[in-house]
Amino acid sequence: MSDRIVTTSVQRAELAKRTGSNLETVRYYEKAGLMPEPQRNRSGYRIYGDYHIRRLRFILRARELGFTLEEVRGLLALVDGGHQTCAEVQARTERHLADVRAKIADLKRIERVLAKTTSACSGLDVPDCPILETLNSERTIRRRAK
Amino acid sequence: MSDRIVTTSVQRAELAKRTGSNLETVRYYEKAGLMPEPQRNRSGYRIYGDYHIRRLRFILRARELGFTLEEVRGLLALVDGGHQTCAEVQARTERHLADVRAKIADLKRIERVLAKTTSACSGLDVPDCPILETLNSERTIRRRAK
DNA sequence: GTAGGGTCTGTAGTAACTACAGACTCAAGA
DNA sequence: TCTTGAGTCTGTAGTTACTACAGACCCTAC
Repeated sequence: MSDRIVTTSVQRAELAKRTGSNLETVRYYEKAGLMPEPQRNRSGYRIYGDYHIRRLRFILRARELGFTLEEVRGLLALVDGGHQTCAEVQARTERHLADVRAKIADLKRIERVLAKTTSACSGLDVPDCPILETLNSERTIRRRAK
Repeated sequence: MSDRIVTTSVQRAELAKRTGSNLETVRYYEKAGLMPEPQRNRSGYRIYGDYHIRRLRFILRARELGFTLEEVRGLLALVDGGHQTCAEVQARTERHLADVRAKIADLKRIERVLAKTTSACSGLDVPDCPILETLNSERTIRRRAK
């Protein structure tokens, strides 16, 4: 009785629902090559099993962590190769972490300028405004080069 | 002699160069309705004066501060109306500042997860990897709802 | 006159989705 | 059985904010 195997068979919308994603995104990832094409039923409907559920979860988690699709593709290639190493995954993740930190630094810069100018703002019904002065001035902020 | 008025007349690429922007972006902003269409010379070349230089600078500064084009459009409408108030500008800027802070919070969340998992990573040539475990797990991170 | 570089307009591509439309499928209800 | 409404399919297009390319025209130095 315990050797009964319960396999999952869900359609696209159900897959999206189970993974907290969007059904169109599922198709998009398939088109992008991140999700392998699943089996189909007689009507041509996609039928997903456990493998696809796991795979999609991986992709979604990585996206949530801010990895680009290309970066996700790289991680998947490591995993798919079957001989990923902790070292390689770590290298990629640290690169990504550095990007995240750079973005934070950028946003903090912006936050500082905004906070400073709004606090200098009288908030009155007057036409003079430090914020507009900032926007009208020569370059005052620095952003990380793209 | 001091009543000599020097007016600026530059073409698109020069305008972009003077403002540190991209000549295609200039056209894009015109198409988007943020930059009024300038005068043209006999050949049909756009000729920009001081007004346009100032206007483009405003837009670029606002973009650097992370305002969306729609938000910039709103700020410009205030300025163009000629009776902007410090109160209204401040309200919009504070809304935007709140967005920036939310983004920072999001990224910090991501940073925390990434830093934690990479530090747990042995960095060795082994197949076990906490980062992949994180990506393979059920939802572990929370993001601000879009 | 020629050549090379600049400007024009229009269109398309990028990244990462998201939505829509017409055609087909499915299942419940009359 | 037929109808209806919802679901799935494929293909295409739209969003945001750019960026690039192509063919046609303009400009200037040689």
